[in-house]
Amino acid sequence: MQAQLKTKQTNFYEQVYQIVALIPKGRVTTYGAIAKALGAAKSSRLVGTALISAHHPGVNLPIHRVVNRNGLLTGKHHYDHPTHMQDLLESEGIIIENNQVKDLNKVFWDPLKEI
DNA sequence: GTGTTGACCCCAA
DNA sequence: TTTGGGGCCAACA
Repeated sequence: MQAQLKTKQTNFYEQVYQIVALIPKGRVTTYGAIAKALGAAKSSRLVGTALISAHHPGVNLPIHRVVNRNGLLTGKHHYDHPTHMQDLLESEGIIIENNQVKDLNKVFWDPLKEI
């Protein structure tokens, strides 16, 4: 009776994609928040890794709305252009100051509150 | 199969 | 206050 205890692997990614897809426009969330929402706060790094997998075509997710704990755009370097992520966030009404989200407490979206 | 890295976070000095 | 180190799990070489 331990077959159902191994519910992980792709499930983790599915959860990450699900939460990221639920991020409303003009709001941002953090890797840690997503990890905690999944019950894996210690695996916050996996969230970032999952987003890299989200780059796969066919998976249209607003991953640009996900930033680190400090609101820093750590993943902008993974975009086609370093300014692409910032431009997308500013296009949604989010102000970026020095590669960092301004008023993070205001635009912060907590998945735990929604889920 | 082993070793290293990574879109991170938390704690201690 | 700032700086340094540890942990955690999965993908990549």
